[in-house]
Amino acid sequence: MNHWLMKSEPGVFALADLKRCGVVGTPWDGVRNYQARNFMRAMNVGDLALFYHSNCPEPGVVGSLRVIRTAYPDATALEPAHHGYDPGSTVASPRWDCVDVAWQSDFEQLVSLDRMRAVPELCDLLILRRGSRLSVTPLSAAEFRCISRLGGVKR
DNA sequence: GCCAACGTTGGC
DNA sequence: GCCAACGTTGGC
Repeated sequence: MNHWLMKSEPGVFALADLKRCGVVGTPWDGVRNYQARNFMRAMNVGDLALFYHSNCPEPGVVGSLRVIRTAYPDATALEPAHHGYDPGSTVASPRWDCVDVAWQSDFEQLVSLDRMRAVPELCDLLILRRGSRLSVTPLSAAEFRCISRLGGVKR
């Protein structure tokens, strides 16, 4: 099983919104970055990811989610009316993918950027790299456990 | 709202 | 294939 960190602006789509989707989950669509797309293509059903709130008053990890369907074409790239429309993507040759995800857990407390930066075990975390803007990044099992523990997850 | 960092685009 | 211009991200 692989571990991931996935970013979302809470004003657009928060962890609470994902929770409301229940067990059927929702597509994690709108990703328009090749590297992030390739990471999604590497995901398996059952993979766990940390849910990171970005571009908000308190950026940080707020909980976790689970991959429930592997990568398939992102329909929002094909709809001209949609914000994520990409004329370069077609039904015959789709450029962008999404995976389906479902809520897994709420942390007891948010794990802020500052908190993560202060933990030596997390020094290699991609999200902490200067200028890192990837919305989907891989994570080691140890890093996943470490952040979960900081968030108050028992084990 | 500022701005540094980064990815993409397109002229040459 | 180079690289300047531009758009976006995201912490602050």
